[in-house]
Amino acid sequence: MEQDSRLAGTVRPGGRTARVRAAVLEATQDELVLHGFHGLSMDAVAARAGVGKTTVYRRWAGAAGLVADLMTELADQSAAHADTGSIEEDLRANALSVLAAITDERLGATLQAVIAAATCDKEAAAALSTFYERRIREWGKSVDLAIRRGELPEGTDGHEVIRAISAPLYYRLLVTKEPVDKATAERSATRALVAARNGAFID
Amino acid sequence: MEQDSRLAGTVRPGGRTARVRAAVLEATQDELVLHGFHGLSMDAVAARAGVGKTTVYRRWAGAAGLVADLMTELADQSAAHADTGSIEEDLRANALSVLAAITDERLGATLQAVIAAATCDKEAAAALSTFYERRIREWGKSVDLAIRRGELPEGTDGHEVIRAISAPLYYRLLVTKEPVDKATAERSATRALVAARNGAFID
DNA sequence: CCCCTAATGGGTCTCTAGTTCCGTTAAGAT
DNA sequence: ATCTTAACGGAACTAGAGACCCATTAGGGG
Repeated sequence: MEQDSRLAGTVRPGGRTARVRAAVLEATQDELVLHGFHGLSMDAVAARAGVGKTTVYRRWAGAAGLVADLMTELADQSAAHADTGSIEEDLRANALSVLAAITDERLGATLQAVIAAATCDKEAAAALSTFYERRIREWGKSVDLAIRRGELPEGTDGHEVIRAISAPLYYRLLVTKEPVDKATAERSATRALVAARNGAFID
Repeated sequence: MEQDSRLAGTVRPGGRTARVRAAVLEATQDELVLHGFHGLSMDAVAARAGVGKTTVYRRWAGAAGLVADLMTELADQSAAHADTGSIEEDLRANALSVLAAITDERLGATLQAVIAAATCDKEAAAALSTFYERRIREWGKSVDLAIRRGELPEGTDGHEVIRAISAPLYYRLLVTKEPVDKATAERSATRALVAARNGAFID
């Protein structure tokens, strides 16, 4: 059942194959917005994509494989870290980019689907893990620059600061189901900053 | 399809009914540990519980209803907040109790299942939300006591402090899939405390 | 202790997700 | 332009989840 759910590795990656892949991933997102991961059926995805369901089953391992591939695709589009010259502004920008991601209808539904898939599927878990590892490493640079500018104490763990900003937003989204708005995001950034300035993120 | 998934409201809550309910919820947890929410089938639960599957379908709306009921059940067992006289110790105790919950095989699997179910099911989402609302309110008292003792500044939002402690642990568990250990939990408590002492949780 | 009926359980039926088979289409090499 | 074969798609098939019917069991009131 080990299919290469990436385009890379296909023997004939010409126009049709690429078109089918794009249509299927697009349709997957539409279905996720409508029915969530639990209600995602390969059949519906194939129909919406205007593609034979045999094709979908051949190229992807299952519903979890679909969302895992989608996540891998999105990982390549993730943005570079902010560099405004002020750590306060950079962290604020980070919090707002997380907010934008989880409140966007398509992206938010996709993220929740991957997270749901990751609770039971190894492939989805790996895709998710890779995505955030990359994101945390990227935005950690903002913290490193701030340390060099003297805005934050030497030894501050940048990756942990970035995690600390996202964590409360995902916690609300996934666990307590409280609404996540701009004020929540900004508070999260501020709190992480205060803790960091006071040396709470030194190893 | 509106079934009363609680014992309350049943006309004849005698020995057998209670036994069936207990056996089914017990079996549900076993199945969750083995196969996760995605692989939870009413059929398997009924078989493991030694109960007719008709009975399970009659009393619970579906797989999501089962885990929602399980969560409601667990909500009644949640522990009271710590009161050691030191906010540092109380918050540490809170972080460790979260750690214990998510690392326990049965409880952890159940929590992840409810969280997965909540991404697509309203009932599960409500059960989850209620559980954490109660927990946050309960442990928020530790913070209120600390304010009265002068350990934390006046106006500190206790509920937010408690959320700030749990958030990084759930973030790792659900999103980044990094391991969650004792050191992680203690750091989380410390960081929230540092931020709180410096007024980051004043409204 | 006996009766009434709420509650359970076995058996069956249906419907849909997922699988397989094989003919058809179109990349892309020569 | 033409040929080879990777990739696609329609259709039939299988399995398992969930719904339903009706006979059986056991609370709990009288």
